[in-house]
Amino acid sequence: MVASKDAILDQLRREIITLERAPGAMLDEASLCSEFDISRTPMREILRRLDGEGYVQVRENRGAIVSPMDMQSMRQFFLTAPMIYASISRLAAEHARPEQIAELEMIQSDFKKAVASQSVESMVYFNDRFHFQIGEMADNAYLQPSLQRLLIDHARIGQTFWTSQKDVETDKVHEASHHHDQLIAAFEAHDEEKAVEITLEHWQLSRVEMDKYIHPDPLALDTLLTG
Amino acid sequence: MVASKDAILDQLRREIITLERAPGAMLDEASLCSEFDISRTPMREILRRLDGEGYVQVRENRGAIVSPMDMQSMRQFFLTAPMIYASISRLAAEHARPEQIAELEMIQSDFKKAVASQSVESMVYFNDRFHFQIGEMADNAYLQPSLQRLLIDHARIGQTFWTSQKDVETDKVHEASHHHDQLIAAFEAHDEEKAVEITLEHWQLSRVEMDKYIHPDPLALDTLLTG
DNA sequence: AAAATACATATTGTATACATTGTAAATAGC
DNA sequence: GCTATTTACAATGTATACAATATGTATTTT
Repeated sequence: MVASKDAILDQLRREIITLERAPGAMLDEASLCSEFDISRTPMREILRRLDGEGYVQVRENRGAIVSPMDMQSMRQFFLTAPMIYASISRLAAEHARPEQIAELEMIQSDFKKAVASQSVESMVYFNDRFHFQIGEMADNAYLQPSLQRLLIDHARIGQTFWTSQKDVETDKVHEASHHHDQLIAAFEAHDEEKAVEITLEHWQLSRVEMDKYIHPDPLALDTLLTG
Repeated sequence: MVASKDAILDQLRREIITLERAPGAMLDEASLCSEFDISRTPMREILRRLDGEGYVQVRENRGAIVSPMDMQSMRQFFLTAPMIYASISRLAAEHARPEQIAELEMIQSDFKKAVASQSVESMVYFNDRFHFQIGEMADNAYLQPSLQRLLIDHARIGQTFWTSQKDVETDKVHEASHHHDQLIAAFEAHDEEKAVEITLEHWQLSRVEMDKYIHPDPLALDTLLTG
């Protein structure tokens, strides 16, 4: 039964970053228990663990909710992400071990499959996995927790943006995918400067798209007023 | 009984950062339960929470241990701390609210009392509380988790260093205390640059002391070989 | 004598019954 | 008719009994 606990953890993480469980949504213990067919004790431990990782918030005597996303935290997010991402990439380039790079290449291959099949959910999921693996490679226990929290909201914002598009903008996605390939090359070469450079380019790309969604173009006032 | 749970959490956090519970020490559920007089269920939740915060490591089927401190993580610590501390201080200067500064002043007053009474444990504890409060003021959910992990080991290294001294070096301690006062002033003035500057000075002071302990002067080889 | 296996014991993981707390609905008072 | 208080119910928190797992020791086998 220990495997099922890890499986449930992964499942809930995935449901949260893909917005299948909406920010702020209640996580009722009893419902979750019947849904995953385990008793309350291990489910409560799962919820506490997800709290520790930043996916949910457990409130004393008032149940758990999926971590909310407000405008205040969005500002913090855009401020903090580039610094942490760049630091993590530099450390990953320094410490990357061959088998870790191999794992990263596996994830990138899954990401490309998701792009090919136009599945937004899978794209977001494997992009998240890709950057999480870079965090593993950086091997820095002090930065890891912040990276993890950033990645949760990065995935959720990305999900929001891409789902709102009529068709997946293949240009942008392929550019992002190319960045991934370049990152892998930089890690293999232990080229720290290059890794940081690509990471910041990659971030700029994400940022432009995410900004567009969060600060949409103002309505065309002239037509409204004269039409 | 909900108050006792928070109290036990605080107690364990304090015991860990003051090295009363040594890094790597086993945390046996049954012993902790009888010690704090609660049943296993809430104690297990406390241990999971401490795991989420980085104080302990809960290992599947093999109990919990106080988070270990090895040389590998020390290197990461010295690399990461200045960046996070500086970022946090800048944000704290930007966002500091009057009542938060008042709280910071309270903690600093306790710190000064600890210095006066030459109590290393209290000094380390209130220094930790001081920097944690700055983290609160920064109000950045993405940096907070990394700061928290850094502060745990900062406190433990500090404890090791100061306890190894015959007498508390009052010069250095008073310099650190003065930095605290300067930081409070910078926060009140919302002077971000000043806050970062003092923080980096403060870090240099810690670093020199901690380095001295971690990389002690090599033994006087000449006397050994000729004596 | 050394190594491997099997068993005993101690410790962690899970299920469930009971206690406590928060929330909302219903009733009483204004 | 509206607000405040009480009360009932639904959800979370706790205790304890039982199950599964790990570890150390003793015995057996080579």
